[in-house]
Parts: sequence; structure tokens; C-alpha cells
Amino acid sequence: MADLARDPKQIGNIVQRARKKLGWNQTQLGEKSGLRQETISLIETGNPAAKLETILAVLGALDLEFQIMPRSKGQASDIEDIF
Amino acid sequence: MADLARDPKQIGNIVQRARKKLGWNQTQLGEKSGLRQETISLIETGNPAAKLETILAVLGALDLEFQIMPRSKGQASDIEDIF
DNA sequence: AATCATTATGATCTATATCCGATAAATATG
DNA sequence: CATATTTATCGGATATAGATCATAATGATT
Repeated sequence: MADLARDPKQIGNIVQRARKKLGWNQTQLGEKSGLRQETISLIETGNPAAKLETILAVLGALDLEFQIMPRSKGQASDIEDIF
Repeated sequence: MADLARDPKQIGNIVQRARKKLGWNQTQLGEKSGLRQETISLIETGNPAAKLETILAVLGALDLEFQIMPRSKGQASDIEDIF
């Protein structure tokens, strides 16, 4: 349910997975988040220099959110991330 | 334990609180995250255009991490955030 | 294989982050 | 208060995001 996001690539993967789960293409996600398809593409491929506000807009459009917590708590979701 | 981070200001507050809890000043956090004191200042005051990699570097230095999850789950941590 | 949909890439432009060096403003501490 | 520490701000330089318009590359579907 909760996905670890320690680097831009993980964030990109999570965004892509959530988008496809909703049956949206990058253009549609762009419309809902006020961004262009090209920008969504960059984020999903793990652009490390993306702006924070851009990431937050994408997460909002997907009805997702960040939480900040201490590292390495050895939860179930950590294991998923290995694969 | 887990803090909601829906906007840059919340992230800045969380960073500042974690830094002070460790007894560090902005310069020290900058050294540990490879950033300048000015940059830490901007992040803590909620700069929305901060780079993703910059935020991730700061969180890493504080031994914190992002998790991504569905919004509004009405957890205890949501209540804290009102104050 | 041919076509349609989707995603990735390219060049140009404007805006702004971050670095760097310096300093002003604000906050502690004696 | 006076001073030392910490945080915020300024100017110049460099790098790159994201918009825009266009197109190439990739993936599906028949």
C-alpha cells in the first residue's frame, strides 16, 4: 500500500504504475496535473532534477501523497521494492 | 512517526524539525547533504521549485525517506498537521 | 506488414535553482 | 546591551526544467 521512494527512478515507477492502474495515458495525466506529456515522460523515466512542485502536482492528480518517515523500518513494502 | 508532506512548506517544516532534533545548524546539514547553507534555508522556508534530488539529499542526510501512498487515510499523523 | 496510439526525444525560449562569495537580518548567549 | 551564532538575502555565473511545437521511436491491434 505504501511505496518507498528514495530516488527519482522509484518515484517514476510508482507514478507510472498508478497511472496505468487508472487507465490513463501520459497526456491525460498531464492534463489533470497541469503538465505536458513530455514532462510526465521525464518524471516516469526518473528525472532527478524535476521540480518538487511538479512531482507534487503529479501525485495529487493520482490522488497520492508523500509521507516522510525514518529510514529502513523493514516493512513489508520494503521487500516489494527489491523486485 | 510519519509526517504528511503534501506541499513544500510541510516538507520544509519537517526538515527543520528533524534537523533541530539532531542539534544541527543549516551549515552542518548542508555539509552532510552536499548543499549550501543558503539552499537549506530555501528548502526549510518551502521553496516549491526546489529540485527533487536536492530534497532527497536532505532527507537522506537526516536519515529520513519518502513513502508514497493513497491520500487522506485519516491517520493520527493527519491531525498533527492541523496545528 | 500496415496503421493507430502512446511514449520518448529534439531545438528554442524563459524562468529559476544552486553555487559561490559576501553580508544583512534575526536569534541566542553572556 | 553587546556580541557571537545562526538564518535569510543579494549579485553574478552556470546549468537545466518545463513550455511549446514537432517528430521520431516504440508498442498495440488487426
